[in-house]
Amino acid sequence: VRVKLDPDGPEPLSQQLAALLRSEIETGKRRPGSRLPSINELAEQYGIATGTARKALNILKDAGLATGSVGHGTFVAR
Amino acid sequence: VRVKLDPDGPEPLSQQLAALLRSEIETGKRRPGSRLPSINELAEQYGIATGTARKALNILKDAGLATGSVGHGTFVAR
DNA sequence: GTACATTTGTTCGTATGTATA
DNA sequence: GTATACATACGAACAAATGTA
Repeated sequence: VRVKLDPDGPEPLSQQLAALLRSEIETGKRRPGSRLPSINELAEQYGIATGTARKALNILKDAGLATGSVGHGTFVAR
Repeated sequence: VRVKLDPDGPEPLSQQLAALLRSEIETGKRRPGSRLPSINELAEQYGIATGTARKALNILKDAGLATGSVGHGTFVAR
């Protein structure tokens, strides 16, 4: 697994992941309406706790970039 | 928001909050078996860190006045 | 129609590191 | 030096909604 998050970096892991996903959204790599990886998927892919992955998604939601749906997933805002 | 905790007071914030909740329990304002505010709610309401709110609840638990349950909440002892 | 797995949301429990008084 | 407080991270249990078999 490529290292994309730095546990020893100055920024919290949750913010790092949120910034990473944000850039993927803003560069069009992730389209409006598309589903983001689930919390468990993010946690596994990046080797972080589910709580940390959830926090990253919350940052995107708070920024209006994503919306969550129980039982469905988290989606890039349209 | 009314100021109920004094950061500059002689007593630690955790003890102040515990004493406040304790008085609410002992005066019957909070009934046995009822749910106390979550740690996050307490932290937000009183402008304190979650760790501090947790410590306050721990004081109540240690005193036998409350019991915690993961995924449910913290409840006034019956 | 019913059971099962997946997923988000909420909650408590624990640990670690930093800063401050 | 010790205790308090804050922030972050990890772990687990529970609930509710969704989709699928």
